[in-house]
Amino acid sequence: MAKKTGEKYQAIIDAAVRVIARQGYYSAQVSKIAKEAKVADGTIYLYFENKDDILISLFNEKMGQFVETNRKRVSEAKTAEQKLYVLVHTHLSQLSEDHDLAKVTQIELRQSNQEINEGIGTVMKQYFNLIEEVIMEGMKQGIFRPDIEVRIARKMIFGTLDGVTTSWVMKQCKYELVSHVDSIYNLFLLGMKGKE
Amino acid sequence: MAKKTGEKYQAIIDAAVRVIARQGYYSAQVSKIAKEAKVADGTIYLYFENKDDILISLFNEKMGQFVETNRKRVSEAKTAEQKLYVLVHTHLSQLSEDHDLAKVTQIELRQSNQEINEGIGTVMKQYFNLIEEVIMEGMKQGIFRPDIEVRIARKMIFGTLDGVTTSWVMKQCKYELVSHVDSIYNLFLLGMKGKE
Amino acid sequence: MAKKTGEKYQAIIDAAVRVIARQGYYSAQVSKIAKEAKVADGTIYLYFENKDDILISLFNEKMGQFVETNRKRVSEAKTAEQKLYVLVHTHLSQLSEDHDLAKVTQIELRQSNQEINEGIGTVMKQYFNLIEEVIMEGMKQGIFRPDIEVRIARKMIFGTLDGVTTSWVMKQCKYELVSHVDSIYNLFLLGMKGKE
Amino acid sequence: MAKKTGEKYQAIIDAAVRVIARQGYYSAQVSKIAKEAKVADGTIYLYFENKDDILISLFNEKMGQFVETNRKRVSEAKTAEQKLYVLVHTHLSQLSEDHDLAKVTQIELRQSNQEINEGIGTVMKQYFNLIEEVIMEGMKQGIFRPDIEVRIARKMIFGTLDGVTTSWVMKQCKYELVSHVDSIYNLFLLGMKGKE
DNA sequence: CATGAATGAGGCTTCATTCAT
DNA sequence: AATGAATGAAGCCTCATTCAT
Repeated sequence: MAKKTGEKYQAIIDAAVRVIARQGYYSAQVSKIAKEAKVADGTIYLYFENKDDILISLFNEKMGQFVETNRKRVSEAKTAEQKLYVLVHTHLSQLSEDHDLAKVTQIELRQSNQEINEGIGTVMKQYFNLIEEVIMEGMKQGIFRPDIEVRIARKMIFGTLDGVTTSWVMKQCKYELVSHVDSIYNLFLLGMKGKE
Repeated sequence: MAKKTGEKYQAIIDAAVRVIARQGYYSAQVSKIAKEAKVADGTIYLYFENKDDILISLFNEKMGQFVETNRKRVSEAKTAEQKLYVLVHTHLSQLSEDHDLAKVTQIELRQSNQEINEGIGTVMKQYFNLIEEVIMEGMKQGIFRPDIEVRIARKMIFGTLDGVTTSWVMKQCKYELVSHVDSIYNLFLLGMKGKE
Repeated sequence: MAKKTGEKYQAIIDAAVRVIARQGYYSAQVSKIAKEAKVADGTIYLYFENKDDILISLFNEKMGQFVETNRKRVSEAKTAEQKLYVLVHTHLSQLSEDHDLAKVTQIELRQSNQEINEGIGTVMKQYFNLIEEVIMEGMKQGIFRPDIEVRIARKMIFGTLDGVTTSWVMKQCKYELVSHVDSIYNLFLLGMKGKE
Repeated sequence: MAKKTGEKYQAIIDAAVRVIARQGYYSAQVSKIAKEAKVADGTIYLYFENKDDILISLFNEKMGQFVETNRKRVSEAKTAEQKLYVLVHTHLSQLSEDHDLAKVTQIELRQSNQEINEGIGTVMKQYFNLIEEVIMEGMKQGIFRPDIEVRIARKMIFGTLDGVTTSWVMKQCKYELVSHVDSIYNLFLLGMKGKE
């Protein structure tokens, strides 16, 4: 019923990002998103099942792109070390470039309900897979320790990048997020490489 | 106006934890919490300003205790390495012991609004300070690298512990959370110790 | 959850009758009924599950009373002929006495949806039973023909009384409804008595 | 503006009968009727003023035909008794032959609003006239009692036939409707003929 | 004639909070 | 201090109708 393509589909998603970033998740009424997108309230429902569907679609569209970009850049790097560096850098630089989107994904969408959290699971799993692939490749190449628990290391990497970005957003994006790439990379690299 | 002590104050907070863990944040209406606590709806407002205040108080009471316990245990350890280990262990073991509370703090309260997120900031800062103190102590003792960026390392530590715990809760607390202490500790230790 | 007794319960039902009679089923918004009953919109939902429940309750309360009154009066009559007469008379005189209620039951509630039509089925069955009992008693007493098909005769009786009343309501209740009792009674009596 | 003829005009009416019979009055949106009729939503409005106009037209087309058929068959009978029999038989047999139409006229269209009820008045009056003509002819011929109140007897006849048909539809058209013709006819005949 | 994407008004219901008892 | 009945604001969504193509 809801056709998920077209100019207005994009306009509504982009409007939703702006409205949620500006007013917060709770004040992001459908009518406000419609107004921001310059369509009628009812038009929303030609493109989305319901309000949750807007948010899930928003997340999947934007994060899907985020994951895809990161996967592509990582694949262009050769060694696992380089891949790890690229992954950290791409994660932070992408979010740096769109403050509204960063605010929405780091803060506002976390306030969403169960339905939405389930709806965004698939994309997140893809990202988790990417991170785990890099770790496993490093282990195979003998660059990282053989006793690393892949899932734990992945949670460290994602948890750190996520926490760093959330802090940056909460501090109004005042400093350069990418300036921390090296520090973070070093923590990861040494943690996964290092011998006692 | 709201007196924040007494038997009923505690009863309401504990009821809120149970109701939110069982039914989720969105279904945790004030009337349900009142019923679970065996008080009248209106009684809630003799002890709390409003609904947000219940949630903020809940978080501060429980997390305040969590931070205090961790601070105390950490202070009992001698070296920074030991402190780091104790911190990781205490973080995970405490949350292991109360599934309801873990679910509420890791999942449900993340769905709360801006007000609440601000209200819980103070306690979180205290915890962040504790982590940073351990890091700085390790640097001062020459155990950790001198070029660590303390805030970044702290975000790594907290982000990892937080991510690990959230995963565990989302997997229905099926495995032993504390069994991952060593893996996590090693990642942190090597990351912060190791030389290039 | 919804408590179906009390002063306000009655006030809301009576307000609903007035609002529906005055404005029609489609314009009988919950907010209008609340206003007419001098309660807040939300109060409605302390006494009724939802809007349909108001209408079903209204019908069951009023028609339940209608059926009970008719059953009682009929039981006081001796012969089946007298019972039939009393039934016709009581049916018409009761509806004569409350124009608003007559309009609601004869016209407006017919416009209601499936849910409501199912909800009012039980009371209607009780009324149908009463009519059939009178017919069967007359057959047993040898007053009515032995070859009458009870269900058909009941549909004749109810259909006629219903049609007569509906016409009267649609003509703005301008004439005396009870003045037709004898004509109707004779049609029924002869139809059920007479021999070929 | 709306042209009430043509292939599509009929297609839309027939589609409306099917959709309403299948899905009920409330779920019979204009868009569904358009889809069933294989025309665009907007096309509906080239043939009908508005949604009510579809329903009124449907009723008038179908019931107009129903009345005409009945009038014609009745006119072919000689005595009033025969005419009455034919009327009862034709009423029931016609509705027997189109379950969808029967469901729509007996159940679904009763849920319609005031506008529609007024719109269908003219055809109904014609049918009422037909019934009354039969009664009056019987009286003139001395077959029926001279003291019959024509309008009351007409309401009995119509109310009975209507009630019988409605019951049949609500019982899923499981039994043979025309099998009741004789019973009903006898009730009418004796009621209108019989002497004390 | 025909299309179908777009419109936007309108109502039921929930639930945090109050206040008379 | 405690109660719980009453309040009323606020928002998602549907669907009849229009109009540019």
